[in-house]
Amino acid sequence: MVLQKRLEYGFSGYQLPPTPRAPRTARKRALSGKKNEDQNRMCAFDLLATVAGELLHEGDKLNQEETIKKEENICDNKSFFLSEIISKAPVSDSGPASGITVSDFSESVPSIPESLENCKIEDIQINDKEMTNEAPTNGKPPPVNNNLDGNVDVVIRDDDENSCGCTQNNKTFIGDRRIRRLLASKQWKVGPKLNEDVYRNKKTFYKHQRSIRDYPFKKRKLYQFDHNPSNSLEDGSSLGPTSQDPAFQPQDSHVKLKIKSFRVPEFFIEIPETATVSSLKRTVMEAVTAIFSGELHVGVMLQGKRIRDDNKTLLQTGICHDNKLDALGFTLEPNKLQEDPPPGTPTSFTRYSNEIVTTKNVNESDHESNRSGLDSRALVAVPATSGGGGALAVRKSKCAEVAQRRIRRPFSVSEVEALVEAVEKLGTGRWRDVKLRAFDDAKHRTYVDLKDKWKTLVHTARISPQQRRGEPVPQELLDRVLTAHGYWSHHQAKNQFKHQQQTQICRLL
DNA sequence: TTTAGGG
DNA sequence: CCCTAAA
Repeated sequence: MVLQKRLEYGFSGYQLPPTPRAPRTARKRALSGKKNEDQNRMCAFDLLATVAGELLHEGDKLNQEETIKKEENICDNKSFFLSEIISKAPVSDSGPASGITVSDFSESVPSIPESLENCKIEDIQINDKEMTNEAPTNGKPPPVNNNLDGNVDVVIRDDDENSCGCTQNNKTFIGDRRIRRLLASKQWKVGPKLNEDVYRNKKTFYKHQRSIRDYPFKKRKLYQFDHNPSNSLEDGSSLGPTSQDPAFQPQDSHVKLKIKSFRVPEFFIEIPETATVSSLKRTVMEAVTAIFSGELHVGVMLQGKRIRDDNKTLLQTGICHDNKLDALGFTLEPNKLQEDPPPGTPTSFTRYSNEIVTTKNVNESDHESNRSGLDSRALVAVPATSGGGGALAVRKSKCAEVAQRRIRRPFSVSEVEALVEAVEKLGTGRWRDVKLRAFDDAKHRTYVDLKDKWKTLVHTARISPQQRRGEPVPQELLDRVLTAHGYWSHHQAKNQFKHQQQTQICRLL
């Protein structure tokens, strides 16, 4: 609702903070939400180092050195993210964010088909192809953090905003290798009920999207359109045009796309330790499949803009142009546009952007020497220029450069109104106060964000309505923006001085 | 940490 | 949104 409001500018409209402000260092860290972010940006290397450390502690004397060596290699050029699985405390401790929960089937432990029974532990690997040769040689299984009821809660997640895997909330993130060890250490049995529950809980699962986070499936294959599509689901080659594509000609240049980092929402699985590994695999697969085949669809972004016309050829969209390959990205989005979430509600869906790698595949004859000296197939990781953030541009050679750009979260009209109202009252130089006053509960809105938004609002208000983009802001609000901006830019210095004075006085008293 | 501005 | 000099 937009309230028609008459402003009375002047000092009477200026509002002092409710209480004298303590020295900055002592102020409440209301904006500390972000302070852990950097820590969260632990790179794969760190993760793997942690894994290695854990393995050491767990007394796996057998392949200790080899293990470490392997883990390190992973982080080398051939590096990619391994599955992260958390062995964590009972569900009751896991808070409200329990997504898929498969449980309570210890009572029904049907016989397992032999073919499944014989599944090897390493089959659980999702994408760690380079390690599949490893046999599960676990003489002594590592300790597992079990539920009291004998269930093992397996959580796959990539926690929080920009992290790529780390230790957080007392949950241990462990690598794929550990997974196998962990799994091998327990005999898990599970029956058909498991899958039923997965589907039964599908609704519940999506209801918990708020808690869903990204889970990186790093793929390292180079996908070509003319690949055998038989394994398309696995290797992503289905992304390419097929022979049915009218634009497809034998002579066509092909574009090679590689999904470097595929993300699926975080999900939770609870499974008894008596379940089999194959059951676990099925469960994970069910969940992942549901994610991809259900509520999500793929969006294609090019240079930050969404490609809406599905019928255009890659050539027409410009995807094939060398200079634009840097800016191609995919997003996973909900099929149906969700209603505007209330301010502060994370729109987790839009976060599922993929970091992809593209290369131009010129015709064999074409000179591949453009990249002077470099293999033209050299992979370049690019940010997923999705409607919302992707990974920062990263050269794949460096493990550390995995920091992600925050997701883009357009301000809703109601947020804009709250911002305008706060600025009207507080002025344009007290963004921390604006934050506290109007966005205290919106963790993802920092005072810098608010300042930035105000900046764009002023700009928006000044340009013609035709040039504006995004969700239209009511003209009434824009008028207020200009009015307030004009007023405060004129009075800022004076009032700021006044404010400082009063603060000083309060401090002295 | 917060502000202020450029990128 | 990011980055960062300055305060």
